[in-house]
Amino acid sequence: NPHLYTVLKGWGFRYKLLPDGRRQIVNYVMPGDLVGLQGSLMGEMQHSIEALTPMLLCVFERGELMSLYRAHPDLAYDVTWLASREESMLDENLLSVGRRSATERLAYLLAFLVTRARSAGLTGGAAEELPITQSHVADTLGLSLVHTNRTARKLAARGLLRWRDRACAVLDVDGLMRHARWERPAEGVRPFL
Amino acid sequence: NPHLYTVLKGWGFRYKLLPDGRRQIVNYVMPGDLVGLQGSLMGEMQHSIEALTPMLLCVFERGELMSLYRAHPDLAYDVTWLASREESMLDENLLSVGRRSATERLAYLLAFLVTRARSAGLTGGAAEELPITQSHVADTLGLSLVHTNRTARKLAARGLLRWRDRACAVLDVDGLMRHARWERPAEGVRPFL
DNA sequence: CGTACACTTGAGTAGGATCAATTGAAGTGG
DNA sequence: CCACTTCAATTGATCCTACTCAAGTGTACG
Repeated sequence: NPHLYTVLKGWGFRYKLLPDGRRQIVNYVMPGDLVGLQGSLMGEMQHSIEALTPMLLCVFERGELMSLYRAHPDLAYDVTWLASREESMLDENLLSVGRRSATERLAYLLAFLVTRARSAGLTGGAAEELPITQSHVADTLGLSLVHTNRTARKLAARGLLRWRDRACAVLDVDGLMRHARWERPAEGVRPFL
Repeated sequence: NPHLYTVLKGWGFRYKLLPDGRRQIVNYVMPGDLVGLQGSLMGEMQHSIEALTPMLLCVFERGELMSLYRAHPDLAYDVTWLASREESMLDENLLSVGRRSATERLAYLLAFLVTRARSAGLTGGAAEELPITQSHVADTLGLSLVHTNRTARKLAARGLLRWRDRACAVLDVDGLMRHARWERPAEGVRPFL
């Protein structure tokens, strides 16, 4: 439905499907993210969303967006900031899927998710415990489930991660970043709506 | 440099590099597009831009953006609209690179570019003549140059395209869309800044 | 003319896909 | 409480898509 939401609690993901069922997860959503902007602006969303954990959302009425832009230009600016951040995450994911090897891709994805979780305010063990299954990872990286598993096992053998209880425990973020050849950009002041 | 531009004429592309030189083209820019929004909002751009043909740009001063948001909420809305459209194009490209076969990817990319060129106001043969080389295509699709060439030859043999003069002539857009299993979403009213 | 770049083609290889089967944990219903 | 199903993770074996290496052609340009 064409509403705009702010995520207050929980994890989810955005994905697209091909007619024959192939699925591509394009990004994850977590607290502080804006969901449904495309639908609000352009009439219909070109992707679907699914929850990974129970989520708590704050609803904006679809029509309110224009009046918010008139009444609160600084909030409008923040909305655009968040859209722009989403764009740069997608750029990074595209680089990963297009040009990194399977191992690098997995390492990048996990480091990326932990970094985002921390910046979303999750602290301690909560940020390093990702509520995703290997099929989510496969459909994010553009790999088969089997190969994703083998790749994960390799990184697990090196002590970088551990899979248990349909969640992934990230043990060494810096190690993963090195594997992925990822230089995390410094995130400036980040608006929370 | 951290300015904001509107493209008036010409084609270009946005790309990212890995430390060892691997390149991923994340999207193309053409007339009517906004360039440099990330830099204006978040301080630094996480990608580079290169021109494919001579380009004519209209410059916005970087600091003006906030005052534009205060003075012209409807323009601010249009800026967000364009950012949101960029996001949905990136989603689509990610689906393509992650889940389509080489042939499907190439077919999708060409159909996508022609569709965009038309919606940017290029008419007649100009829209079907794409000013890109096969290495651009390779770095967009996440394929090697050699395999891109072989894939292109296959589609050329079926009469869907023709390569000449470091440009690609698209002969049958509908055929390409069918090959790619791409259902082009209807684009609503589109703002030009 | 010589160099550079875009495109092309052949041959051999490898990274990842597919097919198939097993284990274990978590419901679910009788 | 136990058969039955389902779903996540795992592993082996085989196949194929796409990569790498290598060489050759044509065109543009200094």
